[in-house]
Amino acid sequence: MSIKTRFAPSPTGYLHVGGARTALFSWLHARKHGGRFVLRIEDTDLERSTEESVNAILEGMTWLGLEYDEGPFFQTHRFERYEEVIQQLLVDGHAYRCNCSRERLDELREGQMKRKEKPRYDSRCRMQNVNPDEPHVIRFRNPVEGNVVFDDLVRGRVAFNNSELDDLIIKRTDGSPTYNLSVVVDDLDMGITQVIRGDDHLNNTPRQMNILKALGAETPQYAHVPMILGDDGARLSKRHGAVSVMQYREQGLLPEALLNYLVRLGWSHGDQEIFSLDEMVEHFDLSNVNKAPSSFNTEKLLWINQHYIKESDPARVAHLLSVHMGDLDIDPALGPDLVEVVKVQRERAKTLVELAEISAFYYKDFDSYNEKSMKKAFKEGAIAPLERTRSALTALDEWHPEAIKRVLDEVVAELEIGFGKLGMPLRLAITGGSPSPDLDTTLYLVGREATIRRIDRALEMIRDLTSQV
RNA sequence: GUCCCCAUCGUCUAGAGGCCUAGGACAUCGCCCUUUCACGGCGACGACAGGGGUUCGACUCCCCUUGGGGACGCCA
Repeated sequence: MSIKTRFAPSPTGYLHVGGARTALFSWLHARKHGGRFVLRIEDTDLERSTEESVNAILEGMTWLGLEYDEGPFFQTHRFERYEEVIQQLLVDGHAYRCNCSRERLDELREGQMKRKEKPRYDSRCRMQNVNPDEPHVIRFRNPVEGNVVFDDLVRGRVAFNNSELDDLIIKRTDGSPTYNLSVVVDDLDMGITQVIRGDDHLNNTPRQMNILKALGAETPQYAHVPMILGDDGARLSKRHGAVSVMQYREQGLLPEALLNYLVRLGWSHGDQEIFSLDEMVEHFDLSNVNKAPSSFNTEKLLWINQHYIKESDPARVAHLLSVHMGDLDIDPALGPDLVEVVKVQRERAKTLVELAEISAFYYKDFDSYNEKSMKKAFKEGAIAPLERTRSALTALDEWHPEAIKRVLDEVVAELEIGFGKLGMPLRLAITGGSPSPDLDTTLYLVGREATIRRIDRALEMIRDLTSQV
């Protein structure tokens, strides 16, 4: 039988990192085994599902490059089919109508909690004949005895006692099917072979298997992956900063970096840290997925991101970077080739946002100098070297890094000073204090006109500062 | 509360009974490189939750305790 996996988010919010990792694992499992990957939107909760969330999820999947072979399917489009199955269960005696009021259920739960029992439905309507014309829900008749055992692909053997399970609602008063019913029907109809999902669904599994059994169907294999916790070890929530996948794009993360970080969270292949997509597909195996939850660590994510900024094709990085340059009101077309700038700046930034910030000076004059550097570099002694450099650069025939380097070396030699005496003030004059590469490369990319202009501006500033004292 | 699950450095993890004086990565701290900032190189710090078994031998197997997470909805 060929492999088929699915990712089945409910559209009640954006795509978060936990969901993204579950999707990644499912996607990898399908790809590794030459199977198919399905995207299914679980929108049976009409109250909370929004189209906005659907779009956010699709957008996130696209950005990450987790393309699906089938779907997106929407459960709201399949209500007829669910109804068919519910009727079938009813006819076969695997389900029954229940007219217990919400008030009665609340009271029941309260009493049980008080008596320190596990809250559950007491099966009051199980043997009753509820009139189909009055308001009612439909419950699944869960087996009373025996147990449900299955071999979870990451957990190993898991067993539940049927006596712990109650008769769950499969159809609401308003006629809509509930999660546990629709999931079972969909996974069955779509031929899902491995259900890979979050740990929080482990408890639902025996119920779903019982429904499947009542339908006379085979059960798929299950793989429950542990949750991802926040930086502080508590459950990941909106409070823990950027948990939305799209927020990471805004912050200048590369999708391959997030994917790489996520795949190593709860899974490993020896000591390897960096995985290309192909390597992930080659090595990924559910049996190597950890059982314990893991904490999300932004520092490491940023390290991986820096790695990919450094190693990826500069043209691609430049392309992605241009958006962030635009956010700074910079049009990269109006200055040095952005690809060249990326090549010389990329090991200095952890995100594209940072890369844009430290590269802004190539395209526009900065507002102010770095305070600390200014105190150190803008002293009386800097005036002569800067003036000398200014005139030498003005007279330079060709604007090349090699020629610029020669000029700087000559000035230093003539004045018999260390390189720092010229280097520090000159760098500050040109960059304002931004991280930058060799001075000759920096000046070359900034261009002669801006270089001269900025030296003049610096000289003015230094004279200002020194006369005050 | 009841049921289920989990447990190696601060964090992600390697470890399938002797290969472990517990390895790697991020972070942190040194040193080197250095025209700033980085990159890079070298090094330091740092963990088997506790207690019982099993075994010639336990990080590895079993039990208990503790701690953490999840489920207990006419949410998914």
